[in-house]
Amino acid sequence: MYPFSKIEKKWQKKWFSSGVYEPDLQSAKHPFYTLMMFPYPSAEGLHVGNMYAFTGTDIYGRFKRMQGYDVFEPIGLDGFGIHSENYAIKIGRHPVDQAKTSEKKFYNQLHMIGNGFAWQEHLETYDPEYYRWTQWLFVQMFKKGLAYRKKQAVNWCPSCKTVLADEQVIAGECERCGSLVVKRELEQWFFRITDYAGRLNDNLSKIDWSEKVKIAQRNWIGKSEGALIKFPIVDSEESIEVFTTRPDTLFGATYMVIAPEHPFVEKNKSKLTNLLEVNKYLKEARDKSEAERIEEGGEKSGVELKGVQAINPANRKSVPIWVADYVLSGYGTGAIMAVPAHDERDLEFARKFKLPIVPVVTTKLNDEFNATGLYVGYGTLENSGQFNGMDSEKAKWEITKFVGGKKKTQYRLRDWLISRQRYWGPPIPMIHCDKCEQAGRGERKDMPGWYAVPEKDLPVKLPYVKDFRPTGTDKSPLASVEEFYRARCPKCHALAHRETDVSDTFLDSAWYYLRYPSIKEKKHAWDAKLTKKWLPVNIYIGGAEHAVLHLLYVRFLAMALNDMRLVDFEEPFPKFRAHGLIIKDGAKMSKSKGNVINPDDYIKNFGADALRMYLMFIGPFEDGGDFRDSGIQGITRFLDRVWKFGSKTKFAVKSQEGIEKELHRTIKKVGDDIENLAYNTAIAALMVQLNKFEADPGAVSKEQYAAFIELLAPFAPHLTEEIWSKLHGPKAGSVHVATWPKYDPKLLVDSSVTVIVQVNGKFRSTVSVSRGSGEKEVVKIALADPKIKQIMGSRYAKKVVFVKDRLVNFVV
RNA sequence: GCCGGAGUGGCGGAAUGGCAUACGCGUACGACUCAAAAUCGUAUGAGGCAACUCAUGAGGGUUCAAGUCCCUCCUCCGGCACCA
Repeated sequence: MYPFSKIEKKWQKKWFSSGVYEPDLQSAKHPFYTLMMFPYPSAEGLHVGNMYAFTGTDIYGRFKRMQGYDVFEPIGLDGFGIHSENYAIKIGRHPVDQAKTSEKKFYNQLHMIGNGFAWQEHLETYDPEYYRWTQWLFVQMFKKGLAYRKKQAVNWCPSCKTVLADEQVIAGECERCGSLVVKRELEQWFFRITDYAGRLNDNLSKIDWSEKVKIAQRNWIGKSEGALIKFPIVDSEESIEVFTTRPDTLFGATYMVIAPEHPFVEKNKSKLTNLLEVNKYLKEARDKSEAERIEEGGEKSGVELKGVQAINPANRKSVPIWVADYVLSGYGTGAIMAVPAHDERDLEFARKFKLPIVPVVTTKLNDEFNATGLYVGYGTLENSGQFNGMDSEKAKWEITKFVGGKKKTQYRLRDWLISRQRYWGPPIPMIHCDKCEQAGRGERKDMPGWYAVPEKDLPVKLPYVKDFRPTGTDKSPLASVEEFYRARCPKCHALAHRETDVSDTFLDSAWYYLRYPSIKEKKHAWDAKLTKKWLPVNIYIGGAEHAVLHLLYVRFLAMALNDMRLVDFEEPFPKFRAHGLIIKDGAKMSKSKGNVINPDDYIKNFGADALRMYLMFIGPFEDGGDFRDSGIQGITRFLDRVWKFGSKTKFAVKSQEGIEKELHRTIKKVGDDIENLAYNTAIAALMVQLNKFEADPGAVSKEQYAAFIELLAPFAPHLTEEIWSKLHGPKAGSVHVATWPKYDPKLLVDSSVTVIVQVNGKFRSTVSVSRGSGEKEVVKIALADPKIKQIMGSRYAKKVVFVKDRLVNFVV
């Protein structure tokens, strides 16, 4: 066994002191910014899944560095936030103290895995020098009208005791702790991400991202094209506007449904003849949790607003108005026209409450009826007055025009709720002044009384408070710290009140990539010149679980900053790849299952290089795979053989052509594979190469072995560095800044090729012919092959399929 | 329900429409050893002495040729989920 432990420690030290992985940020000629999503520093330490992701990113970076790029691969910690805070609470330590412990442990481990990190530029989101700028960003968003307060029913996690953004609720459960989320009516800070829904959606087609992440974002943004149509109210000036994607079915709208929260209900209570019944329903709907709604599985409930009627603007017939919670207040106008003949939900509702069903679209094709016999596709209109016989697609806009409606693109995306009633985050840098509010003054007209903390006063430091635990009220623990919340109004200098909520962790991580190159910049969040030089990020890698969390927020913020002319790109990550998940025994690693793999033991027993390579060899990087102890043996054997080959073999003086050709094929294969993040097959190719070397060790030259070591260098950085220094002496410099070997395309092609011979499409034999041989010649050689001769017997080929240099197929 | 992705040896997995099972693990046998471990060598999809036949979730199809393309279905994983 090679002395990996000694070797790895030695080179980690040398790399760190020599700065081999530190690009010259100011004057680099070929900047290449490679980035992996920075981790939450859970105090349990680095998880083998983190290491997997980091290694995959590092290999790519090392490859690019050897290709001559000035690679920048920074690292930091996403240390603020509920995750870290919950852990601190659990073990009974203060988050500030725990952060220090976690940081040390995490960074130690990150040194051990052998990545080419630019350690000088590390950052931690809880560092006041960092969150000062997170707060500054909030202020910019506020000044541009992109941050605002509003009161509405929001997601509340009873266990984390804070509100959550929609993206942080996964199937009704808290993204962090898994508790069932309930609704609370609260006034909170939001970011106007919905203003960017269209761009967030449309830009997806321009960026090179893992397809599944793009699809997830598209689904989440939820673009749909339709129309807004007004339904007048009988004997009233009022009307109710609906959003529909099927205005062609307007003649079939036999009733309307509005959400329980729709203002029309409150406004018209005096007209209702069944007010008691309606009030009862409203109360029930309000008290129902998200979880209960999901549990009901779509069983419809509702109540008619008796005493009011609307008019279908297409046929002027009056239709009843119902209130039902299957219509959501937050989407569209919070009101729908119900067309039970062509919409499943409306049909279910109509059947339950015995409402009329009028089909208005028919089709000759018999293929788009669902199980209930309902026709949901497009076709030809009927029961639609003058539009009868018209095609649905055309009728959509004709009918919209006819009733004075307008085209509308609707998105499902909601605004990003930024406030958190927690301690461990950057305080939202806002001050509220009662006096100014009463006077109708404010920094923004639409938000009287509110002022951003002036830039010179940033950061608003998070105080070290004893009782940091979440309160469970709608206030953060900071709300009871008078020294913190007492402030002067920036405008009138009256005694005012600071905002005491902190911002969402996802705001910290929405801009960290901008800070890395500019970490030494003290006066601005980022340096304009450095940013222009290094951004956008060349390749970004991370988990697909962030498809609609981090990856959506970060794009949104970049677009907003682009609009403010603070950055000159819209998309921070033109190329993103989602890495796979490392599972254990078929299940996701989790502490509760007791199957979490800590890399430390494996590094101790097998070395970081072996663990790195094993992780990469499990399967395609974008798929992940199952971690099993036995697999690491194969890699250990391989690395050991590489080591032995170098120390034992007497190198050939002159390179031999066969081996040279083989090597050039490997150079091409490994390079191509790394470019595609196909690390598992790159490693397989290296193994094949070593097998060939070992088959004839005396024929391998020192240069050939050295080239092989270079190919291996991104995967096993320590071992290759050690071998490299032994091969070339101490003055040779690092293998990691050596030039990636080039292959000679001429050497990739052989003068003779193996051609497959088939009879009736079945493989029967192969023959060797010189490259480029014509059909006649190859057929002659193939027919002379004894095996083919025997199979063909006295038969003759009716047809011959010939593919040059590949195959010949005799059809008899 | 809708939208994705995937089903290949005992296992992880390879395969521009053209030699299925590369590479590795495991297993068996052999060498070395007093012995074991480690290491090295050989074999290893199934059936068959062999020629050969059958095998890429199931069933159809296109093609000289299908793991790969098309249709139907099954299973698993992921995302969204009353979004009008």
